[in-house]
This record gives sequence, C-alpha cells and structure tokens, in this order.
Amino acid sequence: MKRAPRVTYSISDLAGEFDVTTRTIRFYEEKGLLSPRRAGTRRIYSPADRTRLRLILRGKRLGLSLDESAEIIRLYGSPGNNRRQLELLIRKIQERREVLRRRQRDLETMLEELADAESKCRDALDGLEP
Amino acid sequence: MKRAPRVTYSISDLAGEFDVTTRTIRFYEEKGLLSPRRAGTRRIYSPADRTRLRLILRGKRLGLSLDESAEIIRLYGSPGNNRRQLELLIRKIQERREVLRRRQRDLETMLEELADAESKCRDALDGLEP
DNA sequence: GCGCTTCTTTACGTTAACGTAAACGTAATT
DNA sequence: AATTACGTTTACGTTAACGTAAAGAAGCGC
Repeated sequence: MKRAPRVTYSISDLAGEFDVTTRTIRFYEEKGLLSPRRAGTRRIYSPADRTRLRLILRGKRLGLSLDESAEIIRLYGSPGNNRRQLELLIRKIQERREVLRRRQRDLETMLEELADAESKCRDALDGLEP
Repeated sequence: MKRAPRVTYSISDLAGEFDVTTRTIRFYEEKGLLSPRRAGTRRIYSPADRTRLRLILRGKRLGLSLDESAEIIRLYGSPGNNRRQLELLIRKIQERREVLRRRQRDLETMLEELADAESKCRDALDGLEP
C-alpha cells in the first residue's frame, strides 16, 4: 500500500507561488473563499486549497469580483443531491458560461484591434525608411 | 453633394445605450478618458467619443483598470510621427497583446472547467431518473 | 535556552470607481 | 408663466480589495 503523498503548503508558500501577499490570502479566507486546516494556530493549505486560490486569481484576471468567484467555486463544490437543486445548478453554470463567452468575444475584438494598430504602425515605419 | 450625417449624442443617450449612469460618463471625462465637445455648458458626444466609451467599458469587462484602458486608447490615437516613437509604440502594443492572450487562455480553461462541471451535473441527473 | 524567522490577530489606512445629494441653469411642453 | 425634463458643478459618501503597522505567539537551528 502506498501512502498518500500528504502535500501541504504554508501561507507564504502559496503567496510566493502566486505572487500575492499573505494579507491577500488571509483576506480571501476572511471572505469565506478559503478555509485551510489549522495546526494549532497556523494555517495549513492542501492541494485543494491551492486550486481554489488559483481559481480565485484567475477569476480576478478576468474581471470577476471576489463574490462572483465565490459563487463559481460553490458551483464546483456542491454535490447537488436533490433533483431540483441539480437543475438550478446547471442553469447557473450555463449563465456563467454565457458571460464568459461574451468576454471571449470582447477579447477577440480587442486583439484584432490591437493587431490592426500594430500593422498600421509597421506600415508607417516602412514608409519612413526606403 | 451630400451633407455629413452629423450624428451626436447627449450624455443620457450614451448612458442609456451602454447601461451606465451619467455620473460614470462624467467620471471618465474627469479622468481624461473622454473629452466631448460642448454646446454652452452641455456635453455633445461624437461617434468617436462613443467608440471610446465602448472601448473603456469593454476593457472594464476584461478586468482592465481605467488607467490601463486610458493607455490603450492613447495607443490608438497617437499618430506616431517619429521613428523611435513608433518602435516604442509597437512594443507597447505587443505587451498588451501578450497580456490579452494570457487572459484568453485563462478564459479557455475556465470555460472547459465549467463545461466539465455541467456534464457532471447532467450525469448525476441521469442517474436519478431511470 | 536564545535568537531568528515565520506566523498569528487586531485594527486602522488607502485607492479606484463610482453613488448620492444639493443647488442651480436651460429648454421644451402645457 | 409654470411645470417638467434634462443638464450642470461641487462635494461628500461608499464599497471592494487589499496595504500597513503593532504586538505578541510559536517553530527551528545551534
């Protein structure tokens, strides 16, 4: 029998890895987005906690508020036993996907516009050095 | 000869169209992101102003700060006469594109995860009603 | 056991991005 | 002329998301 690998992280491990301050991580906990185990008074983070943190930060980069990220994370975690619950959950997920697809289009547009701007710059440069 | 179409918008026109408050639009002006013409004391927005506003709001949805959006908008607007200027501009644009491409990957990942969560929900539902 | 580093809680401060309200001007409608 | 609708400036308030600082535990390396 193999032992479970038993990977854990300290708060500054995670802070270092994701390039945020420990204050930020504690703040997320305060808001209910993380709830690490404790060893006495110290926080011990599991790989699952780490994943959560990554989700939160990714959400932030995409312009989600912490509350929005919190909701998404609840979506992942809820086992959803009841039938009515499950259907509601699916609807919620679909809503989220809609929003994200819209952002995807926003991103496309923005990238195209930037590409356009860049090529215009290049044209201007070419016109400058015959 | 055709007349120029002479399209203009009032502040509440734009507020209505983009679903923001007039306060928001004035705030953007205060920050230097918009500078509409005036008719006496009233603000008159051109199609170009409208486009700017759209850029700003799109940026917001993608998690850009107003300052970041301001920089991007300057990128579009700057004629870039000088050669050194042009090269610097191209570099800036490329930086921006890099960041956006990363967000694109973030978005992909998030969408996949949501799709996954949804199908798991559906499986659970199927297991419930034979 | 001692110093050093890392961790803890508590609490007040800060910044961006607006909200909200007052007090007033102007333009069209009735 | 009075009401209604929309616009203006000025100014203080609010919220999210942390920053910063103080003061004290607790593990570890020698």
